[in-house]
Amino acid sequence: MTTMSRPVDERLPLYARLRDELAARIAASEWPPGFAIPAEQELATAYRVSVSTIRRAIEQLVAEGLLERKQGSGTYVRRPSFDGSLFRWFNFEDSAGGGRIVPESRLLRRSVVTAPEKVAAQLQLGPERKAVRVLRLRLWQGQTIVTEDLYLPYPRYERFIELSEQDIGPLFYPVYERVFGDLVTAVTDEISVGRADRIRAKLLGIEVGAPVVHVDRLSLRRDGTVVDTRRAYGRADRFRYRVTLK
Amino acid sequence: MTTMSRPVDERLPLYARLRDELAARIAASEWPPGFAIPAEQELATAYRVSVSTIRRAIEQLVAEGLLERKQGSGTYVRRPSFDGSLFRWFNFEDSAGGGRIVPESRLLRRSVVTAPEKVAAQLQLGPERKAVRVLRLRLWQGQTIVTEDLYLPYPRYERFIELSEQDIGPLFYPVYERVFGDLVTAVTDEISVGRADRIRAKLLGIEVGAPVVHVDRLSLRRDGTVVDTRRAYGRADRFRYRVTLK
DNA sequence: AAGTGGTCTAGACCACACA
DNA sequence: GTGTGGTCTAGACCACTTT
Repeated sequence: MTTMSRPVDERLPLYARLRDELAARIAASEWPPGFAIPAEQELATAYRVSVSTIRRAIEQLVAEGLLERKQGSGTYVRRPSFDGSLFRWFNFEDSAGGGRIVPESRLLRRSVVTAPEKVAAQLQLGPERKAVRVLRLRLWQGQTIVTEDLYLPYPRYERFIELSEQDIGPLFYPVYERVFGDLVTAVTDEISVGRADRIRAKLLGIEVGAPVVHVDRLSLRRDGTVVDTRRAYGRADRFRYRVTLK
Repeated sequence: MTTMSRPVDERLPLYARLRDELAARIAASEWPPGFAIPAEQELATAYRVSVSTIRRAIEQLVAEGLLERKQGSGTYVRRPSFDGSLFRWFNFEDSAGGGRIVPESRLLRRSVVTAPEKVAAQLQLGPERKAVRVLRLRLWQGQTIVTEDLYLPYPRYERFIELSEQDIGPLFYPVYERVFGDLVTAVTDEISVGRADRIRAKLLGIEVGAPVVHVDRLSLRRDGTVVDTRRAYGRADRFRYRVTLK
C-alpha cells in the first residue's frame, strides 16, 4: 500500500494522517487485538514516508491506548481489559488485603421488553424499541454490593437469554466478544447519588431511604456505537473514588 | 549552563534527564508561571545536546501540563488554574444555561485550633498541632450547595484570620499565592458518601439523614507538600460526575 | 525581517527479544 | 544473528508571532 486507502481528511500534517490511517485499520479489525502490526521500517516504505514520521504516528496511538510497543519484539494492538471497572467505584476488597478478585455475579432475570425511550435512542433500536433486559447482582463475600439493570439490543442479543449462567460467567464483555462479535473498547460512566427504594433496599440489604450510588454506563464499540446501557445501584458505604487534578 | 546543575538521576536517557532538569528549574521558580523559557536552540546549545532531544524533553513536560507551547512565540510555564474544581463534582448551573460563574462564598468562622492528628500529619505540624481552621459555605442563587471545613498550617497562615472577607474573595488559591507565596499546582480529591447530621442538614437545607457527598481535598505545592486540607460536604442532589474509560 | 515553534527527513548506534 | 523498537543527532524547510 503506497497511498492512503481510506477517506483521509483535509490538510492535516502527514503524521496525523498516518495516525488516523493506522487507527482506521485497527478499527476495521484488519489488525485485531493482540496482533503485531508491521515494523516501522516496513510501514515507512509502504507509505513512502520516513521512519521518524511513522514513529510519531505510532507514538500518538500508544498515548491514546490503542497500541502497545515492546522493545525488540514489535508493536501490538492493545487488548482492552476493563471488566473490573466497577471496582473503580466500589470497594470489593476485604479488610484482609487479599488480591483483587472478580465478585460473584448472579443473574436475576433476562427477558425481552419494550425499552424506555432513552434506552431505545442509545441503542438505536427500531420503532418497536425491543431490547433484552438483564437484572443481576454483584456480590462479595455473601453481601450484595451492587445491583444492575442492563439493556442489550434485540434481536442481535436474543441468544443472550438462552445462555446458561455458567456459560456467561461473572463478566459480560468476553461473552459479547465470543458469542456476538462485539468488542467493547471504551465505557462512559456517569455517577450520581440517590436513595434506596423498597426494592433496592431489600436487594442491597440496607434501609429504605439510605444513600445509593448510581453508575450509568454505556459500553462502546471502537466506532462509538453502544453495545449495552445499564444503571448500577451500589451501596454508598462501599463507594470511594480518588483523583489528582493538575 | 553547560552541564546538569542539580542532583540528576541515574542512567536515564538524555531526554529524560533534561526533562527532570527543566522541571526542577520550574519547581524552583527560576522560571515562574507565565514565564517564557529559553528557545529550543538556546537550550540545546546550553546543554550541548541536539534540538531534537530538547524538543522531546519539552514535549513531555507539555503532556504533563507543566509547559505550554505557542507557535512563533515561545514556550511558557503554565499558570495553574483550578479553583473552579469543586465544579467538577457539583452542578452550580441553573436550568437557564448561563455561563459558569464562581459561586458565592461566605466565611462562617476562622480560628486557631489544635488540629486532629490526621490533619497534623498532612500539614506536617509541630507537636502542638496548631492550625488555622476555616468554615465556609458555597452558595448558588441563595441556596447552600456545599459547606467546607478547612485547615491551614499555623503560624504560617496566622494572618489569614485577620484578612477581611472582601480581601479574600470567593477563591482561596489566589490569596495563598498573593499573600503567602504558596502556589497550588495540584489537588487530590477523594469522594465518598455519607448522611447529613443535624448541623450539615441545617446548613445545606436538607433533612437529617439525607445523602451528603464528601470531597476530601489536599491542595499541593509543586513539591508535593500540602498547603491546605479540607472536607467539603455537598448536597448529593447536586452531585454529578462523568468519565470515559478506555 | 528576525525569531520561534512545527514538520519531515536520513541515518547512526544501542538495547532487547526471539529463534 | 537477525529483527525490532529506543535514543540521539544534524539539518532543511514551513507557519506563525512579534517588532
